[in-house]
Amino acid sequence: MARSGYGSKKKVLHHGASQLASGGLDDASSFEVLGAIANYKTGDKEVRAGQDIVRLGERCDVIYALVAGWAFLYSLLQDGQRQILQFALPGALLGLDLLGGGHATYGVEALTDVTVSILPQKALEPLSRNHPQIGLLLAGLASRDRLLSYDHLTSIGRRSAHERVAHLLLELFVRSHAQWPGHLIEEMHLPLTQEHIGDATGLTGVHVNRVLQDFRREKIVEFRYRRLRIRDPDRLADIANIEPQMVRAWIRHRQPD
Amino acid sequence: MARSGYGSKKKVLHHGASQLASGGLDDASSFEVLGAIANYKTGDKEVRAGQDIVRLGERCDVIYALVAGWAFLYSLLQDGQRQILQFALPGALLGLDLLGGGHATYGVEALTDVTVSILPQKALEPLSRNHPQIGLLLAGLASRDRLLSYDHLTSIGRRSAHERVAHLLLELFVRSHAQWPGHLIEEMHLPLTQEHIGDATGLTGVHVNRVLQDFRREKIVEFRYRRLRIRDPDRLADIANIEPQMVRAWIRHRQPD
DNA sequence: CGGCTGTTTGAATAGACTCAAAAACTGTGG
DNA sequence: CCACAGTTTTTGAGTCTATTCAAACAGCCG
Repeated sequence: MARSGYGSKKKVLHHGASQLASGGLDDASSFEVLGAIANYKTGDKEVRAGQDIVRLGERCDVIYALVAGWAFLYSLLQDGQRQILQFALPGALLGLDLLGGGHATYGVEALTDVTVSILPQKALEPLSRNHPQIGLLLAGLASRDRLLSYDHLTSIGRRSAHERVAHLLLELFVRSHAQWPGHLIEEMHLPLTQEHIGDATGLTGVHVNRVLQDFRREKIVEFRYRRLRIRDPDRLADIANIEPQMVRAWIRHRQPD
Repeated sequence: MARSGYGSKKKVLHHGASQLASGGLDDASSFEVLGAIANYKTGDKEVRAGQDIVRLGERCDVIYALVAGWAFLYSLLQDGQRQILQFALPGALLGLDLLGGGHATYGVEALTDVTVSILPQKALEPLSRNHPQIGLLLAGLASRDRLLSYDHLTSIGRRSAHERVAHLLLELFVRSHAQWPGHLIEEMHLPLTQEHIGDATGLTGVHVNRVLQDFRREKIVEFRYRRLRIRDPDRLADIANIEPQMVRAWIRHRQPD
């Protein structure tokens, strides 16, 4: 699909930046849920980077709340190809929808060493009885995930490789910075390999590499060895063709305004 | 990615067919919600085929319950490309997540003439207070949508054109038959153009056409003018590489077993 | 210093796209 | 029942983006 140039939106990242000022964590309202959950959880669990938190196809009747670290949801095809469905940052609830007889339809792997709280799925009913607002909150969380997923769908389905990669980097950048607002804005730790980026964007690792080289050459982004450095935010947002709407969804779940 | 042959799963469709025997409508548990909603809705609305139910970017503070007809969720890029995010069958709730200041981040268009019930978003709070179980039900609905979306992501991100098209046809076939179990199983009405299929699978209409011709030539599926005829279900399921897990998610929302 | 994981490079290939035009089908109204 | 306008499908040729396969290179850790 031949596109003339990359797009035309300006200053989107600054929209984002101003949003960031309001603080708040990724999946912000999930912390309300987490608070209520505290009494119902049966314990914590540590998982090493690279290990599965939820194994694919495994019977699973608990929900995990990601307390610390990064993880990602993925599905596998029988020929071994992997599709990364979503990246989870602290505050995310994992395994909410392992319906279909309780067997996980997708896996969750720890990207860094992580800590999760364990909540039996059975606890949901009493939990929601005692905290009437929690059902709607959970619905909101799931809806927000759905929205992110729709965004990825659009990206993978209709955008060029360059756009997809830019889009993903920007999303991760914004979401992660919503968590640690204090950190340096130009450079951040991003615990991914190029292969991960490929699996998330529906591209080959090799091709992701070539795209990243283009970005580096054009002094837009430098991504090397788990370190992301955004040198020209506007240009990147331009390429990624972000809607300010979506930036808001990245940052927080419910919009008070 | 060169794949040898198409896959190897057998009889998946029959799994599905046996599931169908249990009856039930698409988004089955949404009917529980719909029941409770009845008292809160402010009216019904008819929308003609091809018209928007929710216009993209429009401020929108109501939820629609799709009572009759087909619709689809879509997003648009500024160059005019469209990505279809999901097909909605009767029983679906539309517009649950128009957060971000209440502006729709995606549009919903009627595929056939449809009827929707209108529920003000404000009504959710009191509704969930009076029906404590409804929050979790909504969360379940949203989770199920998320699951479908993940499935599409995997499809678009990692599968070949043939696989994607087969996958979509099979999904629509199964979901639609879960609604009208009585109907003839080999042939059904599918109110789509090849362009729609393209927009849903991340392909060009032209290329979808060539894929469909292959299927026709191989006597697997015939799709012409809104009529879908599955001539070799096993072969199709084989190509689509369906997991039985997912078939269950297509059919109903909560699995009692 | 290996060994491992991750990145980079090159050349050849292929799957899907573009553009454009023709054909087939549908529904409508005379 | 036919003609017409508007969709939708079909076809062909040429192009291009992203892939494959393979090998070399670089950084990291014990």
